[in-house]
Amino acid sequence: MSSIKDVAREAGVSTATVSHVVNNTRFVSDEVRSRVERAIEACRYYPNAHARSLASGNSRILGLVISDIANPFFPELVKAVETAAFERGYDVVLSNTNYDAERASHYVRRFIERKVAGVALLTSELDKKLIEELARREVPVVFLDVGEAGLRMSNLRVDYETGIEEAILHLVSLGHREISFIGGPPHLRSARRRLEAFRNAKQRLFPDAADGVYFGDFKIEGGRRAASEILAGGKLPTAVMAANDLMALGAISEFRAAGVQVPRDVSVVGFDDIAFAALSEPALTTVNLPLGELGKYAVEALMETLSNPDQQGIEITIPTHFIVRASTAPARLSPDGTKQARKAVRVKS
Amino acid sequence: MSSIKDVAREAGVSTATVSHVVNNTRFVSDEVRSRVERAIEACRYYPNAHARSLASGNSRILGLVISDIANPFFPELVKAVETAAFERGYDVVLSNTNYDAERASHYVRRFIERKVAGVALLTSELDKKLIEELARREVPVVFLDVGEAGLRMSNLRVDYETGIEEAILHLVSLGHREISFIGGPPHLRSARRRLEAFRNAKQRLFPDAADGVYFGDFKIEGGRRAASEILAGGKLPTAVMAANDLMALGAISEFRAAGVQVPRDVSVVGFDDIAFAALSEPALTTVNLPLGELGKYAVEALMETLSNPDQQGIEITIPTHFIVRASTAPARLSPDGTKQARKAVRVKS
DNA sequence: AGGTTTTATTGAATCGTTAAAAATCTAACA
DNA sequence: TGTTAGATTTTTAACGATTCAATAAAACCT
Repeated sequence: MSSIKDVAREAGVSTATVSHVVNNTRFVSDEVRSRVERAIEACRYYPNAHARSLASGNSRILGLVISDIANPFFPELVKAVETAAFERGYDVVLSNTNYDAERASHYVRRFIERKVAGVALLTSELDKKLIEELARREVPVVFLDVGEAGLRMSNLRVDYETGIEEAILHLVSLGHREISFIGGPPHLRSARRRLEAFRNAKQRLFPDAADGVYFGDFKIEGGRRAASEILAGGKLPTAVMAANDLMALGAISEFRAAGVQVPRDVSVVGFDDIAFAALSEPALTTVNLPLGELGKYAVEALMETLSNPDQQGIEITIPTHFIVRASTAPARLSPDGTKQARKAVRVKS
Repeated sequence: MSSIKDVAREAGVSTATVSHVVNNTRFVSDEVRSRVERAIEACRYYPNAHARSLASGNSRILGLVISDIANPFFPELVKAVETAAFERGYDVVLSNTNYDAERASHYVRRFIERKVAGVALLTSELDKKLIEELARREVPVVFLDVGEAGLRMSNLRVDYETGIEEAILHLVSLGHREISFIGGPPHLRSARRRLEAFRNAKQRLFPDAADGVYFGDFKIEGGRRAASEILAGGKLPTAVMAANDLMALGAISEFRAAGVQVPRDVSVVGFDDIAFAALSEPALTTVNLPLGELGKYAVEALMETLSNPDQQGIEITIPTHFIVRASTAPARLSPDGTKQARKAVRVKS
């Protein structure tokens, strides 16, 4: 197809002038400008992005690394990042790591080769080496909930504490005293942060309550397994909080299958407030993490570093807030009270 | 950072040799090769993808256009596309149109500028002009369910008929005779194809049944609205099929809110088999559309055209199959029989 | 040994743009 | 009328690879 040279010839000007018309980077007289514009039309000229990036050293691509787009936590986040990037004229290259650090490395390497303008590492599994490499290549980076901001590295810090504390206070106000927690895989930082927030809040209220922590995989199945461990453990807690909605939903499904009704027999609270939380039966009481905001801020942080290279990245705190729906209810009376879990009814799934 | 020249100097060879080592594109003696490899390490050389694309005219980027990543139909599709692309060394640029044709055009234009190796247009809102432009620029394209394959244009044709027919036969075998349909927005081709498949199957079985078609927006809310129209219509059908799971779920939620129980009072069937279909309460009976396959084939079709440019694209048929879960049950007796819808109980949402 | 192949490597053009420096043109001023 | 400052446009050199034609060296024949 036709290049800038063809356009220049057609318009009877130099390629520099065409470039300036296309990019609005210098004044060009009206007469010449319109001649160039006509030539662009005539040649159906589309600038070649690679040549452009090569010459200017700036690609207008953002790399987005997430763990698993099929996990309902991510789509809204991706959407927000994509929207914010689009508005600023950036394209987003999506990297789905599948929780595989090696794949993440591979992608980051490709990002560097593509000279991406910035990388949003919105995932937990990432390697020190990777980050060093990004730093060495002077690529702006924004993390989710990982360490402090650094040179050209911003951080989105989720305020887990507030939402989780609100959730626990809500449960306490409903009379719950035995609250278990289903955590995520402990090797993921976000899982650790959530668990920590839970423990802190619980410790404050019940300094000597049992720990009651189980672990899942952040997926539905993990929630199911954790719930069946809880069921097997004998004495049922009156409430269960899960580190994410998926596990909460899995737990509810397992409880139901065992004839334990939610919220009558046990209250369940989730975290994230994914789209389906409002639609499940019962609608899930949970903590809202504003994924849209998160995505928007991720891009903003990157843009910030782009306009101030050689500077410290920024630190943004993302608020969370508690949302009451239908999966929590007043605690059932204690085991020796009158109300007990009814006889188990197997519900076919 | 260091370029191929630095590596060449360091290794005492020409840039051509370095290039051949990096790309394995010609034989290089072991001695020279290892010298080059050592130099690459020493310089921490990462090839510049833009220079590469410019020189070779091939970008190893795939453009993926979808309507809305937040619609649970898409994540799995995106994941499959991304995975297949990754395996072949391609990066995926994600374009979320938000059902906006103009935004789609904008993106396609960018794709052309980036000289993408191919575009997967897995969405319904697309403009004739766009497609002409892609054809003119000789970009391989794969469509979802749009027209025939053409020069460098492949088509993934979903076999809606089979799955929908199975669904209807299932309903009929349960004694259902009045089956309504909640269609998608009629301006979307996929919505029309689904509706058509439904009408054909129904016509065949009940040549003179009432049409009973309502329209939604492919989202939960549209399902709710359609359900309330159905409720307002007086005589309730014994079964409702929706053009996608989201609307089926919305309809169930609306029915429940009105005290109409699913599947006792009305059976509901969805389409797509999104991840949450299995998890909803009741678990949704639906038609499975293998999104993973679809994504995989999309990339395969593109690769096919890449290795045979100047040829007709390929046509792939994607099968669908019916899945029974818990949202369908034998038809309740006709309105003048003994069993009637119980008194309406408002359920708080 | 002389000529012909084969093998391994290099030199230089090229891809399509940007951007810094140079050139040209215009109008104003003394 | 010559000089000059300012405005506009052109020239030219990167940017960092790939790739083809050319060359040098080694191997193979009679």
